[in-house]
Amino acid sequence: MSDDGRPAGSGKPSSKSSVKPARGTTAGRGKGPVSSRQPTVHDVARAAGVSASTVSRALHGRGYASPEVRALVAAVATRIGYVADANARSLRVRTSSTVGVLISDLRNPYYAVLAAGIEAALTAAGKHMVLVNDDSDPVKEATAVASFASMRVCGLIVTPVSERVARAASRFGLPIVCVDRPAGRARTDVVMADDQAGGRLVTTHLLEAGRVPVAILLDEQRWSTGAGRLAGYREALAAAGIAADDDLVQMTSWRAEDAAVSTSDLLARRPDIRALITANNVLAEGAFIALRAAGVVIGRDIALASFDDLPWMTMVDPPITAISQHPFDIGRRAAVALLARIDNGASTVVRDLIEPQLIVRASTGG
Amino acid sequence: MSDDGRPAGSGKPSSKSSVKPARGTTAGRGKGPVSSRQPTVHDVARAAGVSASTVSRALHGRGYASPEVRALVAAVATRIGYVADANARSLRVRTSSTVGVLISDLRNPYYAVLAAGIEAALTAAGKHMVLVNDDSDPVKEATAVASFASMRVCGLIVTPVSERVARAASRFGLPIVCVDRPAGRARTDVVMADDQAGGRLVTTHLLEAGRVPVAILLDEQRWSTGAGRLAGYREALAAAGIAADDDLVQMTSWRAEDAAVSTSDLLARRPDIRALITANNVLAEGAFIALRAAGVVIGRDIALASFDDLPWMTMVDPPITAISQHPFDIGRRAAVALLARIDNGASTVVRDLIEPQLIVRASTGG
DNA sequence: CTGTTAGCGCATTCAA
DNA sequence: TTGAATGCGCTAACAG
Repeated sequence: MSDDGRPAGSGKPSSKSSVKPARGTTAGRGKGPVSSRQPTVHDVARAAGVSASTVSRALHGRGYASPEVRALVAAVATRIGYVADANARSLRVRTSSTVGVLISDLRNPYYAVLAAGIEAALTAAGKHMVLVNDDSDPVKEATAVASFASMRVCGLIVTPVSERVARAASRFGLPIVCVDRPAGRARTDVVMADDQAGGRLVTTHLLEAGRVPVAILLDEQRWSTGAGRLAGYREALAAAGIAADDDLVQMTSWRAEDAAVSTSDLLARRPDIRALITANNVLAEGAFIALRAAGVVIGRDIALASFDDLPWMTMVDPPITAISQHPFDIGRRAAVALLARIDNGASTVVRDLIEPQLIVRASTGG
Repeated sequence: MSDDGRPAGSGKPSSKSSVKPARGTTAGRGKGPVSSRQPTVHDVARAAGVSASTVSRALHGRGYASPEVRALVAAVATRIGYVADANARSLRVRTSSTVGVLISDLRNPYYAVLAAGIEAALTAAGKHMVLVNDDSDPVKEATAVASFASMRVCGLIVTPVSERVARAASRFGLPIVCVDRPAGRARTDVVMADDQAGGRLVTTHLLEAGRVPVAILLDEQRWSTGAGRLAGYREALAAAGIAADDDLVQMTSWRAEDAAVSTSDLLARRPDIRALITANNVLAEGAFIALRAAGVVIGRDIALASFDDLPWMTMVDPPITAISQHPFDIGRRAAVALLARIDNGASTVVRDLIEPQLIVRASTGG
């Protein structure tokens, strides 16, 4: 029942009075309900009949303050709506409660879930996440790091695109943890999926199912996770005594459309392939579409398996075998690692490899 | 952080304050790679042989500064790695470059893309996005708003769960724009999809295809978009001269698993339905799975259409008819609206309804 | 055009 | 236990 009555299909100015200044508590006289200036410690101090420093101690109780004064100040503070200015506090204490998070592409569900994991852990620890999308652009990445430095964030969590982020971070004295992939050869904390293990896992699975030759579709081999996944793939082949064939390693871009085209190319070049591994969920979309368009029956003619497990992979026909990376957990642990580094100061470099999980479905089962 | 290891909590007087002005200011050959303290305007001033305020003017050129001095200061600043402290600046200028963004669920692709749109517009305008997930929890929402107030953000973009966010925001004097849905009856700027139009659009489409009766699956009718979509659905029925039947309105939760169960319930209760509308992408997942599990042939026995257009909807069999909400665009425009309100100050209340788009696919075509 | 002075709001010395 | 000073780093007033 549209309890709205009138959903105001077009702009319908409601003439209802906007002045509704919270029924005056007790003696609350004028007390401008809006604008003017936010109350400060001095306002609280005046209203409570104490000094500003006492207010500070009473609220963020570091120093001494008598219980009764403490209670009084707290009461007054909430009454007049005092909220401490985090900027001023940061300035004074040289401590920030915000961390800078740099993500490749928030529109990609994998990264979105990663960010959600980071946010959850950060918020739980009383920190805040400043999120910037860098579109895998080194320039945007550098700009963002400078912004973070300017904000005096207490740390950085980054899906690195350039090795230089690590240098920039240390130049600014910012703790940094890389997530999803390392920053080139830079020695920072990193928490990521064990891509090589994942590559081994899925390749071995395909080999054991007799799906030979098996091809792999990658969007990059340089900065991101492609190299590890490819290494695992090759390792599994070697372990099975199969010679590596670079013709089976198909490169493409990060876009699904390009992945589809590349898949078609691969298919035309190597009609003999019996299995295809895609390095992430976007590539899987393209490959799935291209295979179907080519009239190939997935699961029978060609097995398909992909990194990144997403809901749709269980919904298509056939359901797609996937290597689950647990992105939420990766994000969470990255945040925890950063918090530990912030608190404990420097310790040894953390390298947290999350074990991927192979979920076998019909796309490789039949 | 971790500069000294000791936050000077104990009585360690900083003896290098003015006596020892950092190492080799002029030469700067050392190029301190780490720690100590970030350079300040005074460091730049000393190195450039000018005063602090001149540095300030030269960099954030508000007042006058001669071209040569300006160039010199800029050069020195970059040489010694100076980056202005945004906290101090905010404190002084009473201006912030961060906006608080409150999102229901970053793991939901719809919200993720929404956030991506917000971020894009914000970053383009030189602002930064502090992102908090509230899981549709009013308590978390209130906490987050308090945090934002403490950070002195310059504005708020919110997918509201409680009407009180609007009051809280105005109490703190924070410009706020609601996105994806209004905050109850609060009169704030809001940019959202035209849910009612979407409901009309899809329902009319189904009716014209002769799919009667048509049911609708909703996760809520109160705070979110459900009411509008339901209203559009009813409007289309009325326009076609069909009596509303509340038995065809199936409520469920926001979880896909629950949506599946609810769909099964609906199917058992009303085996006569010929069409089902799901109010969002998550519900579509559940319904799709439940329908298939029930042995129903989608597109033949029952038409299925969903709000939110996602890639997987083109990949399943049959592809699913969808109402595209253009979430990236919604986010972008919400950010633009906020920026306008921040700059222009108060004007009239904006109500930006983005026109949804019906994308007909086989799930309702056959 | 530039330097000096004076705070923004807060937490922390030191005295009392 | 509390209050009076003292800056954190920066910029907007004023001189000069």
